[in-house]
Amino acid sequence: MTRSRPGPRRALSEQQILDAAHRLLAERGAEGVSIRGIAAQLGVAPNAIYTYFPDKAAVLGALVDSVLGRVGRECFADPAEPWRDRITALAVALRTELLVDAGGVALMGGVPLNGPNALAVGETLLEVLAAAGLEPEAAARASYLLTTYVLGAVSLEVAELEQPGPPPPEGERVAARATAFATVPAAHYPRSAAVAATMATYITTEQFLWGLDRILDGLAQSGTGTRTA
Amino acid sequence: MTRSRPGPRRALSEQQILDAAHRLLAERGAEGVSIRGIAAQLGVAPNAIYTYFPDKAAVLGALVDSVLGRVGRECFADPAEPWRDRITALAVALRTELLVDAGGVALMGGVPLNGPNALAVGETLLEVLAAAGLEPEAAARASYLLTTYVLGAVSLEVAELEQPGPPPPEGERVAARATAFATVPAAHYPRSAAVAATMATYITTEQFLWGLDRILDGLAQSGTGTRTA
DNA sequence: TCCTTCTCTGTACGATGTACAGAAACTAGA
DNA sequence: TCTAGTTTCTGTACATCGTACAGAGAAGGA
Repeated sequence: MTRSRPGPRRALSEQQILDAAHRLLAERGAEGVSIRGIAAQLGVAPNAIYTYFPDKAAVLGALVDSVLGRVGRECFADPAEPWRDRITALAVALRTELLVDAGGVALMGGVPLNGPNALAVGETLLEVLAAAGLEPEAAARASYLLTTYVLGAVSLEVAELEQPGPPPPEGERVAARATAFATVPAAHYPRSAAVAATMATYITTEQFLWGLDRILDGLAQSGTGTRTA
Repeated sequence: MTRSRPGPRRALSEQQILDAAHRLLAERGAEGVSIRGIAAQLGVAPNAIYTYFPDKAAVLGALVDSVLGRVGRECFADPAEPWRDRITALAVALRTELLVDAGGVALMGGVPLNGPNALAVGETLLEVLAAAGLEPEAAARASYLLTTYVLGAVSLEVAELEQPGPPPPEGERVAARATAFATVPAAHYPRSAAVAATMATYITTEQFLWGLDRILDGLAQSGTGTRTA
């Protein structure tokens, strides 16, 4: 119950700023998210933003965390499902949201995933792993492994679409990668060139799922994990 | 044998520019790598750089690739060794070099890993996987999986050391993470808080190796891979 | 009413990437 | 040897960025 404080009423809110940042991100890509741009969208002087956030890094951090919040809210899968399915659902949702919504930002700014929503997602993950029968230590390590994989996948895909602007749909990305690989000199890199065509198609959700399955295989095999299904 | 061309002799070289960039990276961190900074180090006007590279992204790309070159040169492990050891050596070397040398740059700039040295490393990886008995398709997928993991690990660690400057040694990073985790509110995130102490220590080479082992387990188990050791 | 507190604006500084034009240096051909 | 052509670097300039500083104005508490 915060007492109403003196001074003029706030014309903005943290959420409005994040919404504007999000809009900018969708329209112009990660590079296009600037304090001045956000302020312009809100019809406000650039400095007004600094009333709500201490600096740009804070805005980006909150932006990424708000995206993670959406994932957390949508991914409370049924605890009755097999743990592999629950983890897969969480991982896919994370990748998708980060990729289309905040991928560039998450990495370009070196934004640490410290926010409350990031913690909540981590908590859910630990919960599922514990329910799968992993000891706390193994669960912690597994959670870090899975996080690493998701972030790496996002990071690789983001790094590949160099130009600014909104991220192209998956089909376009695959096509672009195929042509890029077609230029690999076979004389020097015979194996890379040989798998070029197939590799191009692997930069997709399907390859992500394949890798995830291998990781889950490894986790299930690692002793402390459950062995059923 | 390139014929000598007209015009004044070049005062610089691509390598000198990359060396200066590298020096700047080590001293001031990823944010400190600027065209103007590089030019200043070389005692040259900023625009002179544009004679050698079309834009900043090209400089960063070449910088990252040169770091990868060092990895490739140092990591032609003995083909007689077990494939797991060879892959582990390659992955560890990659992570180490990217982390201490070009981690921030590799991600902050969204630099695509397209350069010749990146291709060479990928080629080596495919070679080892083929030697391990994987079919070309499985090898391609496995190579992508491993790359993703390494990049994710680097990306996570880089994101955590927020401040600019040279990356602190691993011990300091672990300590910083321990204190950060100590502030996690146990009421809201019981599991995260419970594993805080141990998780802090996992952001290390050791956790990286643990995850890598799980992945290699999954690969070995996935049918097409070799089953021996 | 006055005083305090808060929010937003105007202005400004330093830094960045890089485009443009021009001067100087060098080679190749006459 | 002279000249024309080519290349390299410099000087200057512009747009953009994050953000620091001071101040105006609105709003509540006394």
